[in-house]
Amino acid sequence: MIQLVRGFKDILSGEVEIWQQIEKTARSLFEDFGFKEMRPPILERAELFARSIGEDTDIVEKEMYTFYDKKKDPVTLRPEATASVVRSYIQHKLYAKDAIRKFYTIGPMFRRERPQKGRYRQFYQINAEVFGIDSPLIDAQLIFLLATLFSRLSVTDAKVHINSLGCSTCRPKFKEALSDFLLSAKEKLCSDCTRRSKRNPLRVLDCKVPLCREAIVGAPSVLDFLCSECGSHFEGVKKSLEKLKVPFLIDKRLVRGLDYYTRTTFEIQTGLLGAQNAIAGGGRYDNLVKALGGPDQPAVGFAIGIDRLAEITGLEIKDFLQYPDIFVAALGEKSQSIAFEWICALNLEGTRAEMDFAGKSLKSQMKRANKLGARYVLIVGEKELEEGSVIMRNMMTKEQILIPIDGIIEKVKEKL
RNA sequence: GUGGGUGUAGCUCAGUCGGUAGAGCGCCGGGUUGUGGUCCCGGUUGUCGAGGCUUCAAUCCCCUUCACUCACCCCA
Repeated sequence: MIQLVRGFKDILSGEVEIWQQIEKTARSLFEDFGFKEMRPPILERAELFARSIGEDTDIVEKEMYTFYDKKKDPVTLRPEATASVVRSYIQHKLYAKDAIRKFYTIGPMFRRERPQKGRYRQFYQINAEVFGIDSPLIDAQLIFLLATLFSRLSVTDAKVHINSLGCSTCRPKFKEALSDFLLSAKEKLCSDCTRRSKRNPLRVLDCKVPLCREAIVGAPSVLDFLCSECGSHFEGVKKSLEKLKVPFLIDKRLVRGLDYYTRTTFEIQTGLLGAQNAIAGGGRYDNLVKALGGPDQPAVGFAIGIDRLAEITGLEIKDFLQYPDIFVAALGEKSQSIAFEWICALNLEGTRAEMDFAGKSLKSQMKRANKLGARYVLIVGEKELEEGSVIMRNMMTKEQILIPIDGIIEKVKEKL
C-alpha cells in the first residue's frame, strides 16, 4: 500500500467541512474589510525566501523544500506567503495605480520540520497583507479583524499578544544592549541560547528553557529602546485597540522568527494546542518591499494557521454536514431508470437526491436512505407506475402521501 | 536533527508468562412475499506495521526499519 508522505495529511469529509466554514467566514470578512484575493504560486525561486525571511533563520537554514529545476535555478516550495505577495506586488508594479493595496491569500505552505500536534510539513495559512499605510490604525485594524474572525468561528481560548521591535534606527541600539547583557549572563544560558546570542540575540528572549528565562529576567526591554517615532506608533496601536475593545497583552518577549519584522508584532495564542501556542501571527515589515527591490512602502500583515484553527474552533461538524433531501427507492428495472431521470433532474435544480443503483430490496433501500440521513424517500414500483402516482415518505414523521408522476420534479420540490 | 510512547479486523481496543487471535461498533443478510432508525438471529473481515535473529514453534523475546504520536527545537 502506498502511504502518504510523512508530515502530510488528507483532509477528509468530517473535517473538511470545518475548513470550508473557516475559509468562507474569512473570505467574507476580508471582502468586507476591502481586501482582494491573490493566488501566488507555491513554487518560488529559493533566493526570494533567503532574502526576505533571513539567511540565519531556522526556516531558511533547515526547513525548506528546495530543489533544482532541471539543473537550473534552485526553487523552493514556499514556507510562508508574505514573500510571494511582496514579490508579486513589486513584479506587477501593483503600487503604481495606488500604493495602498490590501491582499489576502489562502493556501498550503511547506516546512520540513518534525511533525507534531498542530505542526505538519504541509500546512495551510490564511494571509493578509496591507501595503502603503504607515499609520498604527491599520495595525490595530488587522488585529481587530483577527479578533473578529476568531470570535465568529467560536474560538474561545485565544489571547492577543503584542510587542514592538522598533525600526532600523532604534533596533540596533537595543540589540547592542541586549548582546552586552547576554554576554554578562552567558554562563546561565542554554547551549542554543549561547549560539543565538551571537547570531540573533532577539531569539534568546523567546527561549522556553526555565534557566534561560530566569537569566533574562533583568534583560533590557525593547520597549525602553524605541525611538520617539516607534514609541508613539506603538502607543497608537494600543490606543486604537482599546478603542476597538480588543483585549491584548503587551508581551515584550514576543519576538518573531522571521527577520523582516519591524515595529508592531503580534500573535494570537491559545493553550489548547500543546506546545504549539500560536494560531496566528504577524506584524509590520516596513523595510521588506524596498529590500526586495520595490519602492519604499511600509507594510503590515499576518498569517493564520488553518490546521491549528480548525482544531480549536468551537464550530461543530454536525452543523455543517449535508444530508440528502430525498432518496428515491425504486423497485424493478423500469422504475429504476425513471428514478434515475428524476434524481438527475433534481440534482440539476439544486436538490440533493440519491438512489440505489444495485436493484436491492425495498427494505435495504430504506436502510440506506436512513443511513444517508435522507429527509424524504420517494417509493416507486410497478404499482405506482401503473397508478400514476408515487409514495413520498417523511422519514421523521413517517407520514406518507401520494404525489402524481406528472410534473413530479416540481411537486417534490414544493413538498421539501 | 534529538528523546519518550504506540503500531492486532473498516473503527475503538482486548489477548497469548512463545503453540498463527477475539470483543464492541460497523458492514451484509434475515425476522413471510413492497417500507428505515430500536430489538432478535445469522454472516463477514486480519500477511497481529515491515524485514531479520533466537526457537521444534514468534503476533508475543531480541535487533533493524518504517509509520503514528507527544515533547525538545521552531513556528502558523
